[in-house]
Amino acid sequence: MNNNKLAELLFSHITKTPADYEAMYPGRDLPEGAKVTRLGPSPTGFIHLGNLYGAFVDERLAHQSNGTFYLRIEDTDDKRYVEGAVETIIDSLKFFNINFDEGATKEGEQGAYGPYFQSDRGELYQCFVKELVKKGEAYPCFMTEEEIAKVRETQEQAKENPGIYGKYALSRDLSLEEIEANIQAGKPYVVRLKSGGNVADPAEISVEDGIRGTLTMPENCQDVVILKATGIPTYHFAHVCDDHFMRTTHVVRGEEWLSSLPIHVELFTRLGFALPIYCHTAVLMKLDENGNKRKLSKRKDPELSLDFYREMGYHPMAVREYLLTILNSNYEEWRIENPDIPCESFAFTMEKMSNSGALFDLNKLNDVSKDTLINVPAALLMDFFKSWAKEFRPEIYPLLDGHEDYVEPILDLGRSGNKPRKDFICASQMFDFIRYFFDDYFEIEDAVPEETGTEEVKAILTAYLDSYDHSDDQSAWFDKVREIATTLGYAAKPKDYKKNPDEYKGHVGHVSTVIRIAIVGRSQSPDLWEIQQILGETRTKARISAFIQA
RNA sequence: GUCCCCAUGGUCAAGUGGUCAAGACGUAGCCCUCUCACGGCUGAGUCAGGGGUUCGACUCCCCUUGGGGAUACCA
Repeated sequence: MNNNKLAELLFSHITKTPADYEAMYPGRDLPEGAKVTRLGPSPTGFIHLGNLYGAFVDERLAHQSNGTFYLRIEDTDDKRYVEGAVETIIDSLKFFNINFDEGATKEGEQGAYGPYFQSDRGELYQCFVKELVKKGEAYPCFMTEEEIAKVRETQEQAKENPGIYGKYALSRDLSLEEIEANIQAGKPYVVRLKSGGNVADPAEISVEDGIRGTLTMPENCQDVVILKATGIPTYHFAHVCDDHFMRTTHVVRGEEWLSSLPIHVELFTRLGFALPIYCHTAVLMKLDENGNKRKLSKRKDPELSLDFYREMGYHPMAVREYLLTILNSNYEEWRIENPDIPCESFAFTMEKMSNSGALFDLNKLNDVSKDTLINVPAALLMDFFKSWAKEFRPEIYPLLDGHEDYVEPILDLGRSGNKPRKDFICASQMFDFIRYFFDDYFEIEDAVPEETGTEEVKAILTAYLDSYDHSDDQSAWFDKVREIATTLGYAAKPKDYKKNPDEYKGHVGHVSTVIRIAIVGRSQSPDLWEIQQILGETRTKARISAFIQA
């Protein structure tokens, strides 16, 4: 059969040659060792933690080596396109400080290796499909859905591998005349790779993975679809063409791609392209209802969408820190030794990446978050808190905006010194933690301790109010509390009370708890004296009076 | 079913033939202390099972088991 004739029959409109594209996209002019990575999301919906996890690897690899990190939109599946998804992807990643050097942007495309939307690259793909057809390594396939289903059924019964290959590839050896007739008849067709794999006895191939080391697997034997009936390539084919011509050096992707690696290897080989370095990352997992690990899915796990973290008010730096701790096992120790320097200074390596899927651990994130926020200066924390409130809690925003002088010290309360408080995890929790500072949100939440009883409360608070002097320093203030305690028959020190519980009604801690409840509404809080200083004399006294009257 | 990947405490993990099997989160107790946090100390808790190889296996090989993924004109 005349392959050139077939190629012209199928792709008469393609006039460019492979050499044209090689010239159009020359190798990148980058320093030695620079890595070129890419993120290739499909614009199907919302990006989740797993995507961010992978994006970090790409970003670090590229930027650590003075390379290039670009965004390519893989929109070859027209059925799944969601409006506005590209903007969402860019914004979400930007929020977490993942920035691209080239590719799709909100303002259009940037860079010399575009177009960066696969849907705009049809001509390039078809040129290379045509090339394969010319070499007799690809062919049009007219099999109908019914025929394919029937083949699968036969294969299942015979316990053979499913798929279109060898004798099951019904269109593999059609003559030019038959093909012409089919096309004349308007029959739809896809283009399949004519796999060179040995069906009966597949050879073993091995690939060096950047993360996993040597991978060995059987060669591909499947006549996979490379061009759909619509003329759009499948992911497999687009990946190979794009990563070659965009001069990607490292392909970072989830381990779910491992099993299609042989297909990609065959395609690279047949096209005469050099293989990039594949880096197959472990996938983030979560525990399902049955206690099994499960891959994070954006449909089933909305709480793990990036928006969840934004809504909860996790600081982007905290999420970064957490991801880095699970991405590189030596990061945590590095961080303990270097608490104050940016995470970009850490030497990220593929070797330190785990091969097994990590379970997402909210506990750990919270802990990392506390340590991260302690290093965020109050003014910046204020900004972060405000912008979170503006977007997610507009009703509290007016309490913050314009009241920075009041709120900032609240956020900074107890954070100085060598044993700083680590109260804050995320913005929503922050607000809950400090809301008693705002009269509209102040309420009595806890009961007074048994030791004082309700009758004693009045006596304590009246004495407290009488002796209250807003200008007292912290120790003078607490001396007075002790005095009230002893006068009323409470031990000045908890230890005294523990030694002789019968001699006292309780201890100074019980007395100060009463005061604390009156002022903050809760039995637990940071240092009361500092809280009073922030609240101011008027508000402090008013709350005590109100509690006495209640 | 077939193919591929993975396997150290509840979680994340160090470990590459000889270790009392690091560390972090969580958890229990204690200390500090007016509460809570912070910090400090102490404890409980792990090499999935079975065969080999070896003087010696968490470490190397095989099998089993378990988990994950792929098996699309989705990516």
